[in-house]
Amino acid sequence: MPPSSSSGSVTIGDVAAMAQVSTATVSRVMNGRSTVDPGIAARVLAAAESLRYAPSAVARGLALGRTSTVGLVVPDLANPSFQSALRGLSRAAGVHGYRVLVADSAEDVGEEPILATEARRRCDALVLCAPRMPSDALLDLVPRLAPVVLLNRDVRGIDAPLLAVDYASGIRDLVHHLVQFGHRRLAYLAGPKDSASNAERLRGLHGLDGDVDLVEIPCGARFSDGHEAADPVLAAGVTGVLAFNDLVAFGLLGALHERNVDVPGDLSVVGFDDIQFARYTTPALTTVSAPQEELGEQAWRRLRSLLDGERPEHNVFYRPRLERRASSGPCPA
Amino acid sequence: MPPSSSSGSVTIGDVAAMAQVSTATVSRVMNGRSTVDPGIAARVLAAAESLRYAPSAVARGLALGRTSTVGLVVPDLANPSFQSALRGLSRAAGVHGYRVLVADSAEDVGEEPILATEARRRCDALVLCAPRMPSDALLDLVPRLAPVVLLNRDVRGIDAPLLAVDYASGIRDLVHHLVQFGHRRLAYLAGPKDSASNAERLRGLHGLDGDVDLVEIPCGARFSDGHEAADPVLAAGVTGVLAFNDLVAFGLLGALHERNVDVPGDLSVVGFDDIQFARYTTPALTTVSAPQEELGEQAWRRLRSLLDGERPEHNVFYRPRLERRASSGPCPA
DNA sequence: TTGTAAGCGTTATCAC
DNA sequence: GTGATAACGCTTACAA
Repeated sequence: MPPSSSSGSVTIGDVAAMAQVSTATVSRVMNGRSTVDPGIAARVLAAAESLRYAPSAVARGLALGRTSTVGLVVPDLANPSFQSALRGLSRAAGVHGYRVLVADSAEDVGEEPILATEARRRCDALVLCAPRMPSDALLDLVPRLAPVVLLNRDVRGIDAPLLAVDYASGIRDLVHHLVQFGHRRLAYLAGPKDSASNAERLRGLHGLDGDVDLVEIPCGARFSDGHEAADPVLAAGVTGVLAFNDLVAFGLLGALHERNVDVPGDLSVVGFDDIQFARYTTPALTTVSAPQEELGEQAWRRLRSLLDGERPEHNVFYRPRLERRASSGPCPA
Repeated sequence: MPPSSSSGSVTIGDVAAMAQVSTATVSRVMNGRSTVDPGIAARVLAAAESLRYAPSAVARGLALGRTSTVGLVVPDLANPSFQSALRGLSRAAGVHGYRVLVADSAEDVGEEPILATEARRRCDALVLCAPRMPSDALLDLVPRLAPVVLLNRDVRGIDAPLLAVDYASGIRDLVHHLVQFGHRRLAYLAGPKDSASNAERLRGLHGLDGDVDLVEIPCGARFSDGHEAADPVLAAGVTGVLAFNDLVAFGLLGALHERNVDVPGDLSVVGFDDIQFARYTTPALTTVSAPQEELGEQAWRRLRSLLDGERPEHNVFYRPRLERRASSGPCPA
């Protein structure tokens, strides 16, 4: 049965006409609002069913001033960390009838403010993950985005809930782990130069015990970066390597394997993040775990408070937890 | 400068008032529509800027009958295949100003029709990935979801564009690969019993050459399933194992390593999908590659055609490509 | 309990 | 070139 109205899809008016009631009543029935005569309600439901009526979310959104959608802005959907955060956010929000709109900036930092603003317009709130955006750009942008929560980006003066991994602490734990194994000459495969999470790791690396010798090797955040870093690493004459993240560590492990370097016999390698795959490689990767999915969930909680006009919970810094696996071991004699 | 209207955010009316023009003119300026007097346009822009005006996407959506949003329904955001599809879709759609709304059914097949319907309402179109939904449910659901494109689900009688990986062909290539290495006794670690992609693989496995002996071992689609399958695999007395997917293969490899089983010396293991990590494990995983990101991109092209009232391009079946790596080798004597 | 009608913020069709 | 004004589809006082 085609809709009576001329428009492409059936509207509340079509249902009202068929059930011989006003649109207000249909609206009430569809939303289980107030008290509606059971007989009429049944008639409306029947009409809606036979017409295959589905309320327009857009019209509802306009009338209610609420879209039940939150946005997530990330620099790269291929990164397992952001995937985890997305999943946590999506599942938590879904419980409350909210959906997530994703915006992938494809690492284009310059476009991020526009992207975020545009994404924000379509949603009720935003989760912003922008590790590369300059602090002053964030300072300018974030207030316009409210309600918004930040992921892994601690900028003094920004008034938005923050959920973050304590990168500095994590990297220190990894250093400590290697030192306990007797390592003294270490290399750090640095992440993107302009990334805040790299800066945090570097901060954790500063002022180490005097007996640790650390060399920083420019690298990146991806498999291929780690893979290409093998020669510089070997040239550096170190016995332990801290990779920017697990991806980089995997890339390095692959290249070392090709060169017949024994891990951890000749060289210990540790990662960062504890992505799903870290425990299943050979050797399994020693790393620190960062609960990105939990960050996504907690981001939803903050968002929800903000949307409800409540005071959001405290900001949280997750202390990464050392996951001792097979890729690290005693310093070779 | 606070908005003059009583509402929480600044509207087109506020801008019009400030620039002393009608809302129609503001709208025209904001959309670069028709010809507007340069002087007036400048005034409007200035007012918009100083008021920090951002058009309401919801109101635009209602007026235009278009949200510039497409939905993606997947059973599990933790699965790398769906992540890739999401990324491909998101990036392709983003080029045209469309965003992606994700709906993760958390493997709850029963909820999928509701979820998909609800997601569809908020969008202009949908990409549906539902490997576990029964065919008749799909036949009933898909027509109500139009415009919609299906991923990896070939159901006779459904009139929607389809992009799919030819699982049957892929698994046969893997068998052939192992046979060439001299293997005759093989095991297949089956995926979820009710999944269409598992059924397709089984279809590819039927009617193999008579000299191949294949045993099917119930398993699953995740790491842990593969990990737990190690003992049944060893008990089966086979020399080659085809895992449902790469995740399962990794789980198995890990468990075999714990048991000191040499791969591929004692046992060859192959996966399916060629996820990002497959080449970086030790041993690197022999598998077949399925271009999930490409599926996402192509899904967008089909969606776009549908939205433009054009005839979408042909359905495509991607033939998986064998990726020979180190986890498979000659049959032990 | 039900209906009328006024928004919600934009766009688009007209006149001017 | 610009401005009223009627949609767009729904919700919600306010009346009845």
